[in-house]
Amino acid sequence: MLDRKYIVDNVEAVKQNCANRNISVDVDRLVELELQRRGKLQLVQDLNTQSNAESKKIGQAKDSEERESLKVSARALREQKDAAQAEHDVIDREIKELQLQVPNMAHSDCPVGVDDKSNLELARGKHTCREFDFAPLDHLELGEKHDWIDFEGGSRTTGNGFYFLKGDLVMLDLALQQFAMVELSKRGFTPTITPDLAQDSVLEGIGFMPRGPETQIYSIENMNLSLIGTSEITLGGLYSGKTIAESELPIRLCGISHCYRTEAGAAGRASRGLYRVHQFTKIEMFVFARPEQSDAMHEELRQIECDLFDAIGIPYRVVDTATGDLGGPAYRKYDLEAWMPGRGESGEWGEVTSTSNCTDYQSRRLNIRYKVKDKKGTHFVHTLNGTAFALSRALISILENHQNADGSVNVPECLQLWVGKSVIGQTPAAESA
RNA sequence: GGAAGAGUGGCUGAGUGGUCGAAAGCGCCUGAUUGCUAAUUAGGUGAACGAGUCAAAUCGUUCCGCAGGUUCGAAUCCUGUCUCUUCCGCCA
Repeated sequence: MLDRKYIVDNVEAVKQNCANRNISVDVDRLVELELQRRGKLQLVQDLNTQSNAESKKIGQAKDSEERESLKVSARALREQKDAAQAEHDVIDREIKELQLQVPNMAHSDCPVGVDDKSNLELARGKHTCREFDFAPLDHLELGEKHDWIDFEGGSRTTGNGFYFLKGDLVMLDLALQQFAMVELSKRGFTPTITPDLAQDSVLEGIGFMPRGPETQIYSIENMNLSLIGTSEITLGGLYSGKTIAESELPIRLCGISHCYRTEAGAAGRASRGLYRVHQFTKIEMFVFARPEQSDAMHEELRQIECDLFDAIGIPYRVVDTATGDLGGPAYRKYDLEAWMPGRGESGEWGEVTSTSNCTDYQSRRLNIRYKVKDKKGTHFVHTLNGTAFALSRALISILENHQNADGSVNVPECLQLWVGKSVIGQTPAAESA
């Protein structure tokens, strides 16, 4: 959420930003209400001052007659105060509602455009898209062939969109997790296993709407808990309400959790197989930084994502997300899109990671501050997040890019230690050869 | 899951209706002093919001887990809720 003072002082910029992001919010109304509210607040405080002073006199009153007469006037003052406070609160609630709709400001370098058509390709990975001398299978066909992925069993036990992973694909999944955690801890990230559930207030702080009609979130009946859609939620929530010493920043965390998404309304061939599922595992990077660090931190996260996908030999492109395609909390967002040969007619780019700089948008809601030693006051930290591996999609990219004509799949060298094999899905004869 | 107890400032901890933003100690900061890797001593030391200022100073409001309530007035009484501790039960 943006600071009200900032909105009032930068009305035109905020309005332009809303337009760029294709979000309509009545900013003028918000500003008008906020100015009204400030006046009311002053009134409330004045009345409270008087009311407090009157109450104090009662304690020092000489006799009960004086006491009684003071009580009457003090009660009247309090009632006036309560009335003014109630008016203030009505205005405040309306402002808050509007304020929550205002998206974060966008980075000045963000491509401007109302949707993803304006996204800008910034770079390509180290590996080029492979030319196949056979007809490549998609990950579902490969998964069925080797009994690696069982959607039928998933829907029988749980429901449509759930799946079982089996056999060597599980080993590959775990290897990716292990590899990412090792790489990230080398780079100063603290490995973190988070809860898979979080309180609704934390979800809201991060920018998710847990209970609305179009929610992406599964929630628990009769409790204020929901299944998390990403460990960004729990990692951000970990510091909610805290004031961090400046010297501790930046704080780099890498979380592993299951992620749950209802995916209401998403369907179609582009969502086939593991691409869009209700549950997957994700390794997520999360950083708390000082404001002046956050741009550089964002580049660092992007570079790590590139390094990880370079390491597993996947061709990808880096996309700078256009204003209209940014989520509400993001100031700037980069996506890595991996080449998926089995996607669409003859291969397509598919989003595998996403890294956002949310500046102080989340920390303001979650009340996460930092303090500079020996200086008065506190400031909001900047928060950033980035995907290391979303396992389901990383698996798609490996299966489809590293498949062989016989349906076996080469294991990237950096993962072989944990998989225990250099090729998976070979016939027993080939394996012993 | 059952029972009992507790949640106060950076930390320990006092405070059961009015001068409490809150004793005391520790820590930290500033100064003094003794020439010795420290002791002694004086003073200072929370945050948010609003007003004010070039910036300060200053003033006001709020904050004693959280949310409500009672009252002229609440850290203190009442209700709900969360968390922690101990004991019991259950259990991978």
